[in-house]
Amino acid sequence: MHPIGEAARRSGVHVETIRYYERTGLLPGPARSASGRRLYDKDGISRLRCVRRCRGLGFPLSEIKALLALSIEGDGEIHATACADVRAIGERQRRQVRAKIDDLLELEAALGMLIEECREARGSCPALRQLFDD
Amino acid sequence: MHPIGEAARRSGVHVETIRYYERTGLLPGPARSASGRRLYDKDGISRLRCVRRCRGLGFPLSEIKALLALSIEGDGEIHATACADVRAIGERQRRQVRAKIDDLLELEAALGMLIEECREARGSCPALRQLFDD
DNA sequence: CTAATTCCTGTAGCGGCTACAGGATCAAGA
DNA sequence: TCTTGATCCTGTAGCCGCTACAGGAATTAG
Repeated sequence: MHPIGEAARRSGVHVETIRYYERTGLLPGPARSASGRRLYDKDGISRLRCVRRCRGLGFPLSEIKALLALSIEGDGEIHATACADVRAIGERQRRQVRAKIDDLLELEAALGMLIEECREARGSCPALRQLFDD
Repeated sequence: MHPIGEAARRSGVHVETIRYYERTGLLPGPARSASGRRLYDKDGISRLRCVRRCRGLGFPLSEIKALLALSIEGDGEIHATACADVRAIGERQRRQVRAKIDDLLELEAALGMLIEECREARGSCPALRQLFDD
């Protein structure tokens, strides 16, 4: 059983973030010591690492909550129950990432044009003019 | 001189957002009617449109503030003063957009792998296992 | 003159943290 | 044993860029 600081070190999730996850109901409150300090077991730390990986993949906390709900823990192991559901969440996430990429690509192109015009400019700044003109 | 609702309609910036911009100091407070209602002139509405375009290009409000500061208004016209500065801000923004795109592309690939493994799976969900395994 | 609309200020919420303040408790060294 | 410093606790407020109220005042249309 590890205190929160060590759980943070082992999982890579900041102490304040762990407490935040607990506060918002993403994670169950762990066991407590006699004096009220949080104590994490192996599974608790695994769950933290899982959340961290999911965050790294861009999942919002609400989706991660759903993912965690699809898992069942027993004798120190964590199993998936409904693989199709997991995949569906992953695919939704991927679609959203793709949409954001497309948005940003357009944006990059628009910025590029703005800058390019600006580079070739003589006289007053065309970029600003373009931003301002009606 | 137009009230805020019409300024919103003409600029495409929501009423509450206009007030928010003013509150945070992004925009100067406009003239007021005798009863205290905001009144926007042509330049005020141009500025709103400019902010909207910049937001559309992903500029954070802080950068937009800098961009607005680079402009000088006189007799209903708005001119750039330092084109190089404008371009620098634009280029910084483009770099950040590019960095985000690269991040998201990696992310998309990682998600794709996760989903692909999941699709070929037999037995317990490999995606969830991968997310959980130490 | 009334009723609907618009406007005002002020405050709180979203997501996902981060950063305190102010106190309790614990572990290691002298 | 005492002390020091690290760690922990709760609670609150801040970040960004809005959005959504509440509760009231003013304007406008019929």
